[in-house]
Amino acid sequence: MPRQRDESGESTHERILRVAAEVFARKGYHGAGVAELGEAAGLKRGALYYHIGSKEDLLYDLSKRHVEEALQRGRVVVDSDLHPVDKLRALAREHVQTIAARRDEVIVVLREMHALTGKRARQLGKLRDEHQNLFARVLEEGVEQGVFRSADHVTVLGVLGILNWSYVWYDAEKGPLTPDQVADRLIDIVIYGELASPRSAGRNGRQLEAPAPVQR
Amino acid sequence: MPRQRDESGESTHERILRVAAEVFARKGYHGAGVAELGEAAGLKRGALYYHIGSKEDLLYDLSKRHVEEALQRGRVVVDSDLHPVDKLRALAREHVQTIAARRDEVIVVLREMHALTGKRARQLGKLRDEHQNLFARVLEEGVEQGVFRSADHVTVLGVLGILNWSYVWYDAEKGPLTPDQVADRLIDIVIYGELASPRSAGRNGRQLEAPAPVQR
DNA sequence: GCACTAATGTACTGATCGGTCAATCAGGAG
DNA sequence: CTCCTGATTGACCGATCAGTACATTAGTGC
Repeated sequence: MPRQRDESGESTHERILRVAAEVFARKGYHGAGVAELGEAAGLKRGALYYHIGSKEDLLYDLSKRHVEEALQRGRVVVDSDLHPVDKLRALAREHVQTIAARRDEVIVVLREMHALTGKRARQLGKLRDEHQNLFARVLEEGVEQGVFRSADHVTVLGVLGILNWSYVWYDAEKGPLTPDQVADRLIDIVIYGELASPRSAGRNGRQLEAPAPVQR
Repeated sequence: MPRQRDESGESTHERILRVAAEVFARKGYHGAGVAELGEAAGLKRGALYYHIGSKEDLLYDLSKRHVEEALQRGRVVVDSDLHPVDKLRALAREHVQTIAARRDEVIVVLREMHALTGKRARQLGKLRDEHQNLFARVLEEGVEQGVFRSADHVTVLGVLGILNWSYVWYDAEKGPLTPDQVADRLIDIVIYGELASPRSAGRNGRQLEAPAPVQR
């Protein structure tokens, strides 16, 4: 095996996955042709198929690797002994950092997930659920310690949603905010809410107290 | 013009838009062929092209109509004289109701937006921005009246994100929660935060007060 | 030089892509 | 009946689709 890796130490397969993320993010899975994927990697179709099994393999391998790595980083945070508030913040920072640093992959995972079929779709769905459970566990810990109000399904998906949605609008290279600043701002909303202090905001006898905790 | 409309009063063009939303939502814009779109509407390719200009026209018309209608419903809420908290809640309910009732269209608008090209993409982007501004205006009103803490860009997109993300997971026919219940739960997070009362949660001298308001 | 293998390009498959076209059909108006 | 118009069909366009087969190149160990 002569030159499996180029001067930067990246194998052809790794290069293909990297450029495929960019192409899939820009044109969509079905919108990108195999010839286009090869061209982006500097290969003709025939050579490309020497390195990959199929176009769907590309999408699956790319997505699986991304989610597994995010899962691994998230587990380190969840397994730490931080205070629930700090743990939620750390997990959110990790999440937005990933979105900022590997936006192409995030776009593909979140937007083209449904292009996977059969067993592949199920396996990636399981990985995605595991990652979602990281947030559920942090919230549950908080509820047990009397720090958070609720950890029900909708709350977990709400937290995940407010963070995930940043993949649509956050461009780390354009915006003035760092990933950590964005994560902090979003998680502040979730933790403290947008309501100003009842002292200054209450008027007309309006009820501005927080609602009762939600049942799990 | 004999039978432009069938017995239910739906024109062929309207029927095409309706079934196209379902097909695009299931297979994606690039993943669905025009033959498949026609078949879903009970037409051959040739007949389909008698009613539409192009495949992209279909996506554009479908998306434009959806966003314009959502925009119109949202404006009614924003132009009302509700208290900012109630107005935000009403806007959120309207939003989740739309997601629940016309999920196919929402999926297409949010997921296949990027398949539009040129002027079409720009025009729809403008409409989307107008809809986003509804949330910005409600938050700004709240800040002016001392009710909300901030109305900066990230806050607006955070609120929009926590609501929008429900299009990924909320199935009105499966879940036990009504759209209004989901919207209320999500908007409670935004308004009050997930932090339990500082009285019961504070410990070790931990700072559990809300952070300072964010600058616009 | 020789043999081996990783890697690549070229050429091909059958199918489908979005879109167009002329011919035709169905039904109401005169 | 004739004429008109809305609606539909099926054939056809060139291009591209994902995937395969095979010969060729390039580099290594001997």
